[in-house]
Amino acid sequence: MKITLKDGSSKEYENAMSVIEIAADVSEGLARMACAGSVDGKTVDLRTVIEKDCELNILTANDEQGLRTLRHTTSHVMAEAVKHLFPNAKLAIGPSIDEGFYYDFEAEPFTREDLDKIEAEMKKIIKQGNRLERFTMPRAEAIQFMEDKEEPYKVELIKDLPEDAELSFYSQGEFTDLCAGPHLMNTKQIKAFKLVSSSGAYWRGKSENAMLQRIYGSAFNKKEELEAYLTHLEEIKTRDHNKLGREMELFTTVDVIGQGLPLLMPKGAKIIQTMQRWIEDEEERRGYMRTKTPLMAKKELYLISDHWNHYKEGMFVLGDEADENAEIFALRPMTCPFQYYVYKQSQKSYRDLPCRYGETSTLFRNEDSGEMHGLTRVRQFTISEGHLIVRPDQIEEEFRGCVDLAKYCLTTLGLENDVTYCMSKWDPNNRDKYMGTEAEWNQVQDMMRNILNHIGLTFTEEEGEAAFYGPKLDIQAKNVYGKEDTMITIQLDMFLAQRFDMSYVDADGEKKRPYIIHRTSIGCYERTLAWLIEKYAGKFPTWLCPEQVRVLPISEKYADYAAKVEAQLKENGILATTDCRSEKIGKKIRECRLAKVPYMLVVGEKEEADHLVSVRSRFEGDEGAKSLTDFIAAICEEIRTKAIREEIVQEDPDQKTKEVTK
RNA sequence: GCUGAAAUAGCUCAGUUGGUAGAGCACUUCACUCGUAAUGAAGGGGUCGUCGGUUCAAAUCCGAUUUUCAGCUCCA
Repeated sequence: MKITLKDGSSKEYENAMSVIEIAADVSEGLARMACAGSVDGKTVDLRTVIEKDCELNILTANDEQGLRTLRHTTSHVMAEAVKHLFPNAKLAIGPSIDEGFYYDFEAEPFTREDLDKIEAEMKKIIKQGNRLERFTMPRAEAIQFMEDKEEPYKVELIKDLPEDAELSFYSQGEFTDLCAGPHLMNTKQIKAFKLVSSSGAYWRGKSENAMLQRIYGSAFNKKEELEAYLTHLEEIKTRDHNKLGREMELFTTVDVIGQGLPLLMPKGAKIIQTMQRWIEDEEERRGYMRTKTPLMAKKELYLISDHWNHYKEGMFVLGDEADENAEIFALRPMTCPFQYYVYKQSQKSYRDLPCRYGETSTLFRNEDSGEMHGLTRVRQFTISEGHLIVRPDQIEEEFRGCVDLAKYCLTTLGLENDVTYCMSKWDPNNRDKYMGTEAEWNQVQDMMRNILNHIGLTFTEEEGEAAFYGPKLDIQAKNVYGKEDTMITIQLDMFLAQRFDMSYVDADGEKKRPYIIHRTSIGCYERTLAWLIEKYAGKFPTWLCPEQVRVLPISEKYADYAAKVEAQLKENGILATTDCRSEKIGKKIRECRLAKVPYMLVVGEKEEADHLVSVRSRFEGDEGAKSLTDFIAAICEEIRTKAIREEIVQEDPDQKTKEVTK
C-alpha cells in the first residue's frame, strides 16, 4: 500500500501497519511527538491499522486535533488520580473542550486543596509512564465489566449506545475507561497541565439529573504554552466588563435593590444615552416611527399573545392571582403586542405597508437567581426594539433592511468582525414550546434561509433556539471568557398577526394577514455596553466616551483659564471636564489614564493665545502644543464620524479574536 | 433553580486555636503652587452583609437569609 505523507512524499508498505508504526518508520522523534493520526482528513487513533492507500498526517500537539487528544488523555490521567485518592468517586464523562478538558465525577465537592493533591497524583502517574492500551468488548461483557467496577454512569452510557456500536476501552496501568478515543500512546507524553477549577455539573447536562462534580483543566505541548495560557486567564479578568465596568463607575449593584437590577451610574448612563440618540436618529432616517408604550399590561394581553402560556415563568406578575376579582397585571417581557395595537388603531391599506415601528423599550424578565451576570444577564433592560408589519412581497426587502441596519450598528461600533450569525430554528420534537404546525414552521424557516442565502451571510443553524412564534437570525458574540450571547436578533413571525387579528386591505380589496419582523438594531443597551467594555478594555472610541477631554491646569493659578477652555469645548459639543485640584500634574495625568479619558489638555502657559494647550492622548502620548481651534476641530471630526482609532484596538492583548477595524 | 466559594472603611485587602478593629490607596484639613505615573503632615471614616443561635465573651463557631463570583441548567 502507498501512504502519502503531509509533505507530499510517499512510502510503500507491504503489510498493514498502524499509524504509530508508520510514524516510527518516518522518524523516532515524530513517533515520540505523535498524538493522533489523520487518515484522508479523518482523525484516528495512533493504534489504527492502515490497510490501504491513503493520505496520512501524523498529528502532534501542535495540531488542533493532536492537542485535543493530548488533553483527552490528560483527562483520563486525572480520572485515574481521582480514583486513587477518592476510591468512592464514580466516573461519568471526560472529554476535551476548546481550551482544555474536564471530567465529571460523582463525588463530594472538590476543594482547591483536593485539586492540588490530584495534580500531584497525576504527576506520579505520568512519571510511571504507563502505555495506553486499546481494546474492545462485546456489549454484555462491557456492561458486566462496568457493573463489577461499580460505575453506574458508565453502565448507563453503554446501555444508551446503539446495539451495534463498537465498545472500545483504553487502559493505562490498572485504570480502564470506556472511551472512543483517540489517545496518546503513553501517559509520559503529557508535559504541561494544570487543573483550573471545579464546580457542579448535571449528569448529561439535564437539570433534573444528579449533580456531579466537574474538574476543569488544561494541557499543552510545552510548559511555556501552559504558562502563557494561565497568564492569559489572568489578563482577561482585567477586561471583564463586570469588574472593569464597576471600577470605571459605569454601573453598580446594590443588595437591597436586587439581583439583576444594575444601576447605571452617570458615566455608564451617558454612554447609553449617546448610543440611544444615535440609533433613534438612524432608525428615523430609515423610515421607522417611534412609539412609547406602557411597561405593563393586563394578563389578558399576554393571553392573546400566548406569553401567558409560553412565558409566564419569566414574567413579573402583579396582583393576587388567587383572587378571582383582582385585576392581574404583568410587567412586559417584550414590546410586540403593544406595538401591534398601535398598528391596529386604524384600518391599514397595502399602501401603508411596510409599517416600521421602533421603540427604546424597557423590558422585565424574571430570570432564575443563578442566571444574573453583570450587565449581560439582567432582570430589567432596555432594548432597541422594533416591529415591521409587512406584506408577503416585502418580507425579503425588509428583512434585508434589518440585517443592513444591524450590520451598520456593528460596523460603527467596530464589532462587525466579532460576531457570528446563527439561524435559530424550532425543535420539531418539542412541539409544546412552539405555536403553529410543522408545515408552517418549515415554510417560514425556508423563507428565512433563502433570504439569508440571498444576502450571502455565513450562518449556522441551531435547532430548538427559535422564539415560540418564529425562527430567528441571532447575531452572537463571545465575551472575554468565550461565553456566547445574543447581541442582536431579527425574527420572522407568521403567527402573532393572526392571534392579534392584524390585517391590511390589499389591492384586490381583500383583507389579508401581514407578516411581522421582530428585530433589534443595536440590541440591548446594557449588554452592548458590556460588550464594548470588554472589546475596548474600557478605552472606548471617543464619540462614546462619557468624558472625552479633561482639562488639566498645571496649577491653581490657571484654573480660570482652564474653565474657559472647558466652556469652549462644551460649546462645541465636546464632553469636557476640568481637574482643578491642586495636585501635581503627573498625578492628574495618572488619574486621567485610570479613567481612560482619551484626551488631556494641559494648560498653563501662554494664557491668551490660541496655542496654549499641550495635548496628550492615550494613543500618541504627548502630541505637543497645539492650537485649541485645531484641536477642537479634530475632536469634533472624530466624534462626528464616530471614528474608531486603530490604536484602541491594537492595545488589545487578546489579539487572536480582535482584528483592527477602521 | 442546582453545586461550590466569598462578603471586614469609598476601593484593594490583612486580622493567629473566640478576648474591645488594621494597612495602603481614596476622602477632609493645613502646608506646598508645582511641567507629564504618586509633595509632606495631620484628621475623619467600619454594630466586620443581615437576622438568629452557642458562649462569660463572636469579624472568628453553628443555622437561616441577602448579595457577589465560578460552573451547570435556563435565556421566549
